[in-house]
Amino acid sequence: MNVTIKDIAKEANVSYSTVSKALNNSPLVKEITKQKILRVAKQMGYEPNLAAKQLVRKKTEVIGLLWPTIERLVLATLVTNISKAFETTPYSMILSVDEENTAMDTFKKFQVDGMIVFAESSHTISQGNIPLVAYGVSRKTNVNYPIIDANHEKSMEIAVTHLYDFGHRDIAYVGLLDTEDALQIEKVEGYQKAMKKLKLKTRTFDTGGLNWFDGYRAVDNLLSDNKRPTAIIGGSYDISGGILRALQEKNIEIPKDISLVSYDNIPQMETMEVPMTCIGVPVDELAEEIVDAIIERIEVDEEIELVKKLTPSLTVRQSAGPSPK
Amino acid sequence: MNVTIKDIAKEANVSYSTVSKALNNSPLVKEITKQKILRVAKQMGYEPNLAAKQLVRKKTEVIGLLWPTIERLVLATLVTNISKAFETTPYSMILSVDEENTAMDTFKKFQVDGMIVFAESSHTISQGNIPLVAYGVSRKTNVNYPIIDANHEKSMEIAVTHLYDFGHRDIAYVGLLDTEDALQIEKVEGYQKAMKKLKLKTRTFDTGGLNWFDGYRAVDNLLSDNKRPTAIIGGSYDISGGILRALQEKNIEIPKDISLVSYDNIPQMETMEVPMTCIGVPVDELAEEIVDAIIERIEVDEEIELVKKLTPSLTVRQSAGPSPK
DNA sequence: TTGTAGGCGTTATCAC
DNA sequence: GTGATAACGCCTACAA
Repeated sequence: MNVTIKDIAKEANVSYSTVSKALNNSPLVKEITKQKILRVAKQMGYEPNLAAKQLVRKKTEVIGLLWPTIERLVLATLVTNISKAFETTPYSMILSVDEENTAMDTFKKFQVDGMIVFAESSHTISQGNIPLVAYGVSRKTNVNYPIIDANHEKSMEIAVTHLYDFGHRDIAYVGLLDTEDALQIEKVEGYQKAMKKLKLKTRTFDTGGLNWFDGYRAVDNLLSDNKRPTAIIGGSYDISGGILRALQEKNIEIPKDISLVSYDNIPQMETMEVPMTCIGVPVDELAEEIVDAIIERIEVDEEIELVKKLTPSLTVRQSAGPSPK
Repeated sequence: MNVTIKDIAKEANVSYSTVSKALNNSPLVKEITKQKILRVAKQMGYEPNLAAKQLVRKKTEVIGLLWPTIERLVLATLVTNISKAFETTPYSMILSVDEENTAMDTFKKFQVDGMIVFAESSHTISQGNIPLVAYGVSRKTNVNYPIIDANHEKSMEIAVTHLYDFGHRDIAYVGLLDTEDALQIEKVEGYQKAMKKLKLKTRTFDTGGLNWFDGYRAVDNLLSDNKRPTAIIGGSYDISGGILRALQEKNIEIPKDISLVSYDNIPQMETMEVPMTCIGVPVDELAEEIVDAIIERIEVDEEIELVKKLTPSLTVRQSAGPSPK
């Protein structure tokens, strides 16, 4: 049997409502009694009973994160960061890897106060008026929940400019081109727009996929072109990893021979074969924003802005440098 | 406000304790009233309040799965399968991707009835007498919780024999050799033992890692050897994927020129470039065993066997066939 | 400043 | 068979 506030009350010679107040840091209890109660509670190893609290409070302080597709490292990193971001809040997070409707049922059963989903899966979701926040590309217009997005156009502009300032004029983009995936499309288009602004000729190489090997293989095409670009923007962490490896194997030095900037701003970029200069919303920041958004959605009554485009930032490392020649 | 059993009682003209009984399928209530109550409940959209139930039952029927390192696909598949396996039980699963102690705190807060952890992380866990089941290599002896393991030695024996029966005599093992990782070690040793039994000479190639690329690269060494093996056993899903790709690129046909059998028995093996013959405990079976184990641990009083070695099975596909020559 | 009492939605133990 | 009623552990008016 666990220790309850009644046990503490007995031990501390107060009523259990006083204990309750003290434990909730109410100002209605004298500092000295509060201290005493807190001490006794800790000493007895008191752990509050969530169920009981929930029953009266009508709130669980639990957020459900729906994550049906465990795959890419970047997403995994984001999930981990979101989880971490919750630690500084009163909320806890539970994670479901189930198919959407199953997950929803679980979350309903747990009576979560809110949910986080990824935009791709959000349209199928019949949110039984549970507060919801989505992360991903915000193209749908008929939604009534906030979407946290990143400004991909801005990302590419920053990346291109960074390379431009290093003297690069021949900057290629290597990523997944032939796709319906809104995120990928936004990235290429952002690249093209940025290049146009600087009056540079675009060169894109299709990886045909998002895996490490797709980047690895794309380098062959890129090098068999008559003129080798002086800089490459890789479309994602995995792709850039493949590009980097392929270049290394061909004894092309980074950044001496070719500069490389990757999309995705995650800590793992630091520990790549060559520490990678990268662009994107830092994953910890992203996580923070998502967590803030759902909590705000839950706690604030007034409508909050529905689409929030986060500003990316450039993390400079060693993979990009002055243009050769 | 949600509908409660009292609302149902009023609507159905019975007392709420009768409703409770009917909802719990108690034999103490007449069939006809039960039907009526059930109908009314559904019609009113009744959803039981977990917190209230928990409060009196002292059981949450929730299992926590601790999964601190989101990375390899095989593990992700296992987690997904475990999650699915719980669907047929009264239990729900919550997943934590936090660092161990943080996760433990969360689980304690939720008052989970039991926990599942992976063996590597289990030693740091101070299980506050919460029932626990670990999955992984069972080398530690001083544990007091069940460990679900797979018989890796048996796996390798089956794989080698399968190839032997196809006429192969020169069978190489490609995997991570130079490591402290018990699982990897058991696999190579199993291979060596099986080869010895058949009086075949062993050939091992170290991948130096567990990633796709490590397998890809290992093929170079393997082929630069003067005599090419007629069959390869790949140490894991990722490694075998790399091996397969590398062989394809060298126009070596599978299984005509070289046979390939992979460790890890997950459905994804089916959809590889060449459908992969593989060996290991099928992941759905594994998940089932883990789920059964934790539930048994929770519900059964008597001590259950501490280490359970699961029997692997061979899934025959197209990547392995008769030996050339 | 502290204590009393009622209630949150269920289950379970009794009477009827 | 069915219906009161007392828990479960906690919060929160309201009373003292």
